[in-house]
Amino acid sequence: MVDISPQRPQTRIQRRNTEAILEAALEVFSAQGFRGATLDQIAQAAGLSKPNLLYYFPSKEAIHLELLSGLMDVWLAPLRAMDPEGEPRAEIMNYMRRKLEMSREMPRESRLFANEILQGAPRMMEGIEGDLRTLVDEKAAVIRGWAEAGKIAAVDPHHLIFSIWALTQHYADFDVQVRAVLGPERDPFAEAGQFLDTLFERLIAP
Amino acid sequence: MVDISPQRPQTRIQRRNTEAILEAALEVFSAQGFRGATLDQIAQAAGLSKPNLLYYFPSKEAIHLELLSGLMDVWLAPLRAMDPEGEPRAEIMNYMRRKLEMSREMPRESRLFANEILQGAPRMMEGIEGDLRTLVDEKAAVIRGWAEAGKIAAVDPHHLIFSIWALTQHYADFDVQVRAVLGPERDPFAEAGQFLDTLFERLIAP
DNA sequence: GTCTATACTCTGATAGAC
DNA sequence: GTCTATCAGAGTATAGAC
Repeated sequence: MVDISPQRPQTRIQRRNTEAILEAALEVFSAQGFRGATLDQIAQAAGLSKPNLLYYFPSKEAIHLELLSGLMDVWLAPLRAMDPEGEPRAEIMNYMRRKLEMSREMPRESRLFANEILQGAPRMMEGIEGDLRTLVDEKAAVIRGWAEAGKIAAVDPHHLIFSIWALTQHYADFDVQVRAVLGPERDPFAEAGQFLDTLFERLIAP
Repeated sequence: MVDISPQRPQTRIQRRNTEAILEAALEVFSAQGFRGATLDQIAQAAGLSKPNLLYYFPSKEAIHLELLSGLMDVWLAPLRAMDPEGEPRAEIMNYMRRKLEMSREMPRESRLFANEILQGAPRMMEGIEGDLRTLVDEKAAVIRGWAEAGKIAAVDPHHLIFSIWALTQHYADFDVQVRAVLGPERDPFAEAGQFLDTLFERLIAP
């Protein structure tokens, strides 16, 4: 799980309970959405009583917000790590691979995010229009530079980034569908690694 | 909106109200998810009282189910239309374009579907494991044949289909994020048309 | 810090008049 | 067919004992 607020709790027991609540909340919110989740479910998953849960967080909304705000940074880290000085094709391929890795390692976080965006992002619009947009514009400019220098193919940089999001997050967000279609024998993420390597190699080759 | 059950109502007023309820329900369910939606919201959007709404449908679940079951066929129509006798590259490109068209014309239906899958598809697993999987396997076999005949590049047919879903549906499901990042001046779907043409041309070129 | 008990609101669904 | 009134249960949150 994402470590949201390492400096928050004072005592050991507080730290442990806060941690348990956020872990449980991630599990429940990502699977049910904000309104679909109940404090009962979260409390039970965290091994606490409902009032005790509300001793640590003032409201359901506060728990959700804590998860979301902590998630944004983690979510953007791979894109932030894309190095303007690096080798263009390797930087883009590595970004894609890190994103796919995140889908595999943190599918619940991906679904939490997806649930929120799907419903109009009522609780994180500011983050999207702020940090997210700024970072994407900055990296899009870098990618455009690479394209103009002939290092990669001339593709729209914003949509290149969208395509990386769409393709990698699909394997986390639509996991049940992917597995139902492929059947129990196949390994979605391993195959996705191969497939997406091919796809993006062909897309960005100059 | 999708015309779900044209033969259902008897009188004109019944037809009109049933239609209004399904239209309103699509609006609300797609934006809020199943549990997030309330009968009050749907009733208000349909211009009816809550008891009157429940005169036409026995329960909230029944309305949702009616939407979902009608949607599956519409959703699969473009893939079903892919012709094994057609020109391989054109067939795949046209499938992708029809899917993107559906994302633009029916974003609410796309989000209804996405909400359901994200939450584990509790109300449509049978459809996914049945009709959907059967159709995908059938078309994947066709695509595999094309690849083996050298008509298109050798890519995994299942993941090719997933990539079409992921990339086209992304523009409907994550619409608010796409627009927030691109800004108000740009036209996401027009640009996506260009970008995805390029992407899939390069991916499947032999 | 944690629990029991409970207040209060929202929501899905029904009864019954018109 | 449609409405007003209302019920029962779920769900968020608080009070107060320990």
